[in-house]
Formats: sequence, structure tokens, C-alpha cells
Amino acid sequence: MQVHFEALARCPLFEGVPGEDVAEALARMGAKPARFGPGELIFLEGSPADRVGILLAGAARVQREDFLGNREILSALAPGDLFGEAFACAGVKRLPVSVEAVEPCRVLLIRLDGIIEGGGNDRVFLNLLRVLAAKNLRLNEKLAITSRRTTRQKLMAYLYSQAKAAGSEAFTIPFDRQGLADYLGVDRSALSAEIGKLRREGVIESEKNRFRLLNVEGM
Amino acid sequence: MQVHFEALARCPLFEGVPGEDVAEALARMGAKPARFGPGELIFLEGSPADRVGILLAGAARVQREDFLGNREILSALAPGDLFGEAFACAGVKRLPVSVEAVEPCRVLLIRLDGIIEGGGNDRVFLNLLRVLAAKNLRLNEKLAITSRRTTRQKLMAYLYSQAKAAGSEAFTIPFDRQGLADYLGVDRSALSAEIGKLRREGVIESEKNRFRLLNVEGM
DNA sequence: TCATGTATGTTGGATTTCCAACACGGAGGC
DNA sequence: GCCTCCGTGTTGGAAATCCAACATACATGA
Repeated sequence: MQVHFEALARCPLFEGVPGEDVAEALARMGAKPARFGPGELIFLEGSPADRVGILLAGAARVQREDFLGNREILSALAPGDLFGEAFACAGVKRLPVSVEAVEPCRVLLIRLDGIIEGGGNDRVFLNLLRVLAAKNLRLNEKLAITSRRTTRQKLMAYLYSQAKAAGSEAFTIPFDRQGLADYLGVDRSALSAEIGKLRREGVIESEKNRFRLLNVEGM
Repeated sequence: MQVHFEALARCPLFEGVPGEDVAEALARMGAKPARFGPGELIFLEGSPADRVGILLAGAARVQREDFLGNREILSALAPGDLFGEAFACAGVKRLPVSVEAVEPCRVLLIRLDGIIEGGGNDRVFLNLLRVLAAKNLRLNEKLAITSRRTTRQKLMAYLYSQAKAAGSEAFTIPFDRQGLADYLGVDRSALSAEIGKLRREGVIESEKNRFRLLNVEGM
């Protein structure tokens, strides 16, 4: 626990907590360090969802089995990432997912009780609230965009939301084409074609990741 | 505030709080009752997001304006519903949505500070955490389903998740065809056609809202 | 310079979805 | 019985997507 300052600093759970107080807060919350080798399960599907985890070092992934027994990978975890918090906070009895180490991992496991009662550090508690709420907003935003029917509608909804967020009709996006296609849930080549069409129609200007909305027609 | 017991009882924020303690908790949190007529704005887009609301009576809707100024309706609110909590908890400065009364409304407005500090009622605080986490899980689940590409994949993903939730290969779903189509983000007639095809292929049995998964082939 | 790899744009055909329209059957009211 | 309404299933053509393949541009390193 002594080394992974950078991972803990990156963890949103300790945002605003002075570095010198983190260790004490961890101790009061009963945080337990643990190590896992590749392939080992940090969380096992079906076990009680009473703890949250923080990945300090290594790489892991969240996965589950569908009704047929096929493994489905839900997300990848990097150092500093928090995991399991939604299940613990929602009060589900048994975890519907597993977390598997893909590289040698160091993690911190903290009982939710520890954060709620023992922590004493209100800031950590508020950060937990904030993490959940922020993820909520991100998911809502993504759903509002991907629930549109056509590639063009999805793309325009995304560009408008980015323009609104930037407060300007010119902005840069944090995706390359493949990443944007994945985010929107569409085919990359169809996305490229649609961007080209919008450009020819004079609806947008674009170059690489830079976009500018021109005519407000075209939705 | 004296009348709307049923709405407050339905509000997940007070789950597990004895009915006789609710009024006192509300007072300590500084909850303020308010009334709004049809068309009046309970929350105004751009104003500070420091309060949460509880709809006690009437009907309202959450909406926002896109980059073009078009109004987009995000959700409908019924008595007992909590609103604005994700924005307040995420610490966004200004609300990105408005909440407009569509019928004469009675609401309770509570500053987030009041819930966090003044409440004194830990249960309310934990409920807030639970509400956010539960919505998180619902959104994640929906996204995992609707991000599939084809109607069949979306439908099967939904049916498998329902089967897993029910713990049985036979189950009933809480949607009619149109509702399921909306949830999956597909065309109703295409959905009906796909259900018929799956039935003829022997993958599922179905009658109205009752489904049964047969062969585990077919995904 | 050349080879290689990566990101992006473009194209054509197969597949799928959407959309509108209609058929069918049951529930309920007259 | 008869009618209407509503939910569901079915169908055919228009439109959009997906997929695979290839072209282009640019950067990197041998």
C-alpha cells in the first residue's frame, strides 16, 4: 500500500483528500491490500457484493457469463480504477459479474460498510456519491445518442452535445474514427461516409478530430 | 406536506424510514414544499444544480434544448419520483435540463447539503446512494442490450438477461410489443417478425408476454 | 528510398431495417 | 349479434446499414 500513490491519486474516491491523509483513511475503512496473478478472480460472480475494489497496479477486466455460459467482457480496468461500487451501493445480494486479473495485479479491497461507517472521512463518502452520479450522467448521455435510429442522427446528436459541452460550434472530439464508431454503435466506414456527406452538404466542416457546425439545418 | 404520504412512501429516498420519522427528517433537511401550474418550470436549465426534487402530486417532465433550440423530452415524472439527484450529486455547476410541470404539481425541494449534513438520518443518505447505484445498473444493462447491432441480437440479449434474472428459462416480460420495441430501440413490426422467426426456428416459445428459451443455439 | 503500418475515405453488393398498410382476433360496449 | 378499438402478426418496397475490399495519405524506421 505504500507505493501506489499515483494510482490512489488517480482514483476519484480520494479526490480532494490530502495525500498524507489517504493512508489513514484507508486504515480506518479497513482497506485490505491483495495481489492476484493473471487469470485469478478478484471478484467471483455470485459472491456477496459487499466490497468495492481499487486497482493499484496491473490490468484486469470485468466480465460475466450470459445464459448460455459464454463469457462477455464488459470493461477493462486500469490502475486507479474503482470497481464493484455500483453493485455494492445498489445492495444487490450476489455479484452478477466477475473481475479477472489479466496481468499481475495489486488491488485494495474495501468493505462498503467501512466507507459508510468507519471511514470518518466525509470526503470519501461524497466522492463515492459523485462517482456514481457522474457515471449516471455519462450513461444517460450515451443512451440519448445511441438510441437514435440512423447513423446520421447519432452522429449529429453526438456533435451537438459536444458543441453544447464546448460552448462553441467548433470543437475537438476525443475519438478517432473507429473509436467514434464504437461509441455510436455504427460501422466505421458508414460513419466516414456520413461525415463526408455532411461535409459536402455544408452542414459541418471537419478535419481529423476537429469539427465545426455550420448550417443548423440538416437534422 | 401533510397529505402526500403515499407519494413519499413510494419515493425510494425514504425506503425503510418509519412513516412517523419522515416529517421530522424532511424538516431537518430543510425540505421546502412548492406548487407549480402547468407550463411552469420547477427547474430551469442553466440554474445551479444544488437541489433535488420529489414530485408529490401531478405530472411533470424532464426536458432540454439541443444545440438548435429544439426541445427534447427526456423522461416523464409521476408522484413519488425523485429528480435532479444525479446532477446535484455529480456536482455539475448548472443544470443541463429543465423540469416543467404538465399538470398542477406539488413538489418538495431539498438542498443536497441538507441531505448530506443536516439530515441526521443516515438511512436517507444511504438510500440516495442506492438510488444512484441502481439507476446505474439499469442503464448499464440497457446499454449492453441496445448496443447489439441486429434486432435478433438485441432481442436475444434481452431474453437471456430476463431468463437469468428470473433464474428460469421461462418468464414473463413487463412490456407489450410496442414497449419492448421502444426499449430495444427497434421497429415494432420487425420485432414481431423476429419473434415469429425465432419461434418457427424452435429457439423460443412465446405467447403474449410469456417466453421460454428452448434451444441454446441460435445466437 | 523503400517498406511497413496505421488512420481515413470510398465504393458496391448483400443484408437488414424501417415504414406503411393491411389482416386477424379478442375485449368490451351498444 | 354487431361494432369499434387495440394489440399483434404479416407483407412488400424503399431506405439504410453492414461488410469486405481497396485507395489514399501520412508517419516511422530500416
